[in-house]
Amino acid sequence: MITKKLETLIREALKKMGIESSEIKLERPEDASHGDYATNVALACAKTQKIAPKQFAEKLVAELLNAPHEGIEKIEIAGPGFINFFFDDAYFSKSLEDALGAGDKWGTNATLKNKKVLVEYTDPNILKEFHIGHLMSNTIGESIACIMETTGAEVKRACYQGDVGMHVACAIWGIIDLKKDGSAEPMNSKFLGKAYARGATASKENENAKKEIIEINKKIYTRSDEKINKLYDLGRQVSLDDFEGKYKKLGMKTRLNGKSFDFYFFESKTWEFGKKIVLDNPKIFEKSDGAIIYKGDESKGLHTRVFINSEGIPTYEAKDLGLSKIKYETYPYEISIVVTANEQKEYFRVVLDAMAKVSPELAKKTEHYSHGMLRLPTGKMSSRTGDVVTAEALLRDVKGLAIGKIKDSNFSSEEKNDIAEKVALGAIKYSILRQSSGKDIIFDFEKSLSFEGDSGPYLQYSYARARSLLEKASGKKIDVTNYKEISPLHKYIVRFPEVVLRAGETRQSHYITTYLIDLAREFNSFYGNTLVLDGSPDEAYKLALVKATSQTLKNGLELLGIPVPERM
RNA sequence: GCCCUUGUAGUUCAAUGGAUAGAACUGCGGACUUCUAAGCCGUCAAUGUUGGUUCGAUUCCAACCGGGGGCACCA
Repeated sequence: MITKKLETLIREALKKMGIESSEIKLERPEDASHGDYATNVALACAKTQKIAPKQFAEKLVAELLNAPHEGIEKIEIAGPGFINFFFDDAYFSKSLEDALGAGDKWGTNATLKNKKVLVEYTDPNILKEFHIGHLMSNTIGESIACIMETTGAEVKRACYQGDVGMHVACAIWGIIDLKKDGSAEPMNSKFLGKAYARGATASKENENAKKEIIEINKKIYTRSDEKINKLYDLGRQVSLDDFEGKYKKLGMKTRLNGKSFDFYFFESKTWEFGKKIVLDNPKIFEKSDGAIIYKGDESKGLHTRVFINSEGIPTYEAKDLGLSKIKYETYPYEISIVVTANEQKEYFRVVLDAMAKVSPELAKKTEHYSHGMLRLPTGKMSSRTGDVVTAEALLRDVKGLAIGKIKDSNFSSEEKNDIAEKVALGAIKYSILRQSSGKDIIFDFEKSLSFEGDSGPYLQYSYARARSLLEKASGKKIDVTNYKEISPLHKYIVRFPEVVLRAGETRQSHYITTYLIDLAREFNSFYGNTLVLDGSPDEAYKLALVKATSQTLKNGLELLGIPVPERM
């Protein structure tokens, strides 16, 4: 990639001047008159060299021009001492050719070639609603997984599900209680959500119920009660099947195992491993008030957490230790990424700290990626009170809006439905992925979802527009060199690989969304101000731009997990 | 109380310590009866407060003010 080349070029030049520079910073100037790339090394080095930045820059530029510098047309010094690089036309033609030649591979790199990467995300708990929080985790995790694939890594997707624990016991209690009332319904996800809410509320408000739920919890772990086993097994299966349907709806691809994730891990499997790890390490985990805890180092801002409760049941903490072990045995990864909402951030720091003592090699490979939460204007959602927006309801409502936007009567109702589904997913996923991680999204249905401007549908529309144009031009010649001058759109297209690279290194999807929206704007501006099919000499060049734009938009949208309709 | 996180136009978001803080929505104003108007062009409008570090701070540090999250047997 050109950045690496430039970096070495500068590093070598500095070396000749007797300077070892650890970091060469290159940036894309916003203003085109500042070149295609700029560096501030002159400003950074000037002080230690005790020389004015501009003078230093002049010396450096002379040195740079001495070395072979293919692809660079000119180098300028500007402002307080920036060095601006301008690429030559040959470079741009070549890059555009690369884009067209690479097709679906356009934008990829080899930074993690053949490395094994595991990404865990979504993590819904059985017997509870699949709400917009899970949708957020799924959207972000899926995008990170796709982005990691561009690095050449072998990526596997994992979903970790809480199929034992107090929440499950609450739901089972709720089912039994609803049956007593005579208000039992067929076992489906909606009924299970209701049952959970019933049990969770009872455990908070009613001491007796709480005791019963604790008993049920134990019985689930030990599988000692036939009646409860039956309810549990049925509920669990209904829940899991229901989730699988949701993943499909969210646009996840089918993996080799015929499902949406490569691996499914369950708390009912991790707890034994976790418990063993804790009990085997009495020096790390200590007894306190009948429970076994891990004392976090307060000077590092860590707090103390219970790993095995006084009933002898491992908590989520211990299970997570067990999970890391099972994961590694299943798939010996170089990098393990866990995606959760940031309410688990502090929790994870403690678990990772404990893991660093138990199995340091795994802790080193584990990254916790925490994202903000999807919040309602009214505040936090609660499945206990039933104050949740399910992913399904949201998708349905947004799809309804999207259908209303389709004007073209050329589409059959089947096509309309398909387009609306894709646009709805585009709108929702984009609104989640457009911002840098960590911040909450206040989810106001009216305001958060846009079909115009800075939105997913804008990207999809731009793509469909480009495709339509290419269809009209089918059979016509495409040529990357026959231009009057290099267009800004051209310069923008060829940046794609470095954006993908950065997104991969930082595991941040929003670099992709930001880039794509700028690209689409550049394209629409071009489209609005230029007639492409005009029979002029540079028509072939303009078509090359349209084709490269459509390829870039497509590849980019796929990294976001956003469907790419051919027409809309 | 302690820890983490966050504060940018009226609103929702950008900005690897750099050059004139960039978009979208909203408002206001345009063009086009030519390849998809979910589009294009123009315009109004912002870095919570006070200090510090730096040639240069939205970005780093400190304090304060406001939002969110976490802090022992939930996940």
